[in-house]
Amino acid sequence: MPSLKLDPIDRKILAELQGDGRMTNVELSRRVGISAPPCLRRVRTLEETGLIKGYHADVNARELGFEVQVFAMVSLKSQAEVDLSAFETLARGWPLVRECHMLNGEIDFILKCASPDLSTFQTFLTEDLTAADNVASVKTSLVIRNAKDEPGVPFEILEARAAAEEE
Amino acid sequence: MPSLKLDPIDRKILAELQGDGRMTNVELSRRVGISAPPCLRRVRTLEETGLIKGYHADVNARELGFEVQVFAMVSLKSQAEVDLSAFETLARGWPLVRECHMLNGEIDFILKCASPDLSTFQTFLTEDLTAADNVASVKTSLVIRNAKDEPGVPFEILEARAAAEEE
DNA sequence: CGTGAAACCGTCGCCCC
DNA sequence: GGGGCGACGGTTTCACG
Repeated sequence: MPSLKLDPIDRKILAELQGDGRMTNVELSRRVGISAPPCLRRVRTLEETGLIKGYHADVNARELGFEVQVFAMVSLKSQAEVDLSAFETLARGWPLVRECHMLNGEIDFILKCASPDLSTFQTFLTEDLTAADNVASVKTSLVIRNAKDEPGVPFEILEARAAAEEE
Repeated sequence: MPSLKLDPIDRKILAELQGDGRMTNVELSRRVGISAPPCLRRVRTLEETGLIKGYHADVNARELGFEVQVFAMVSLKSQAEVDLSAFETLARGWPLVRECHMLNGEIDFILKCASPDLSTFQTFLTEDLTAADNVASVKTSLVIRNAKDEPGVPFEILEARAAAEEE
């Protein structure tokens, strides 16, 4: 239980702001059932403790001209910590790479990439990714379509656990 | 070029709101260099045309008690459209599954999952995912750590393209 | 797209439990 | 400790040029 103290109102605030991060504070306070000032104080605390890391507009990548989404599975030659870190630093510097997660198993990293078109991605793939130091192999898979794309976490499960805990 | 009309100011608005979705409209208008009313009109238009799909608070999953993040690679027995759709409907109904992308290649779907602990995930894995109709095989990889986790798209690339187009 | 005005909201201090 | 009330300043959002 990592959460120092999260009462039902805090969880509701997080769930509401995850669903609509631009909601006004009065609307939020109405939804969670308290008045605006304490609601704002809670939001500030959640931001300061890092439970809320930020707010982002969710843009339509395809409409914006990013037609291609790709997952790249990367295996390295060496898994020594310095080499892992070196690859992560590289990945952070590539704009096409939106996410880079280190995994267990044979695949060392999975990269989620967004690109305007295939040729831009393939230039990146051949000139940057596979050409990088220590990269042993890269397998790529194009995203055909997105069936689900929800940000964040399922608060429903938190609520169920909290309810179960106070029997 | 899917964007009907996106001038540099619209792109700036999108980039700014992707970076901070809770910025006030006056702050946004200041950053993009116009006054507040037209700025708000542009934001509304971007929302109505679906270029902005929504706003979300970015919550700290680990601090919130979701210690486990997993990628699941799913292969189906049948890739007929009805069967693909049926699986997608299933996936949309599982709270632990945050993203479900259909891929090309041998892996039919990749699922990004968030779970409070391993046992919760493994219950889901055995009782729901691998037990589902038409699922041939599931390979899972635990996320050890996140090197990069940026939402949305790299606007830098859009800007570079726009600049290159008007030589 | 900018200006002005009105309504609303974010925010603070204070009082209450 | 946290929640509510009231007030000020800033913001949102009109109508209009």
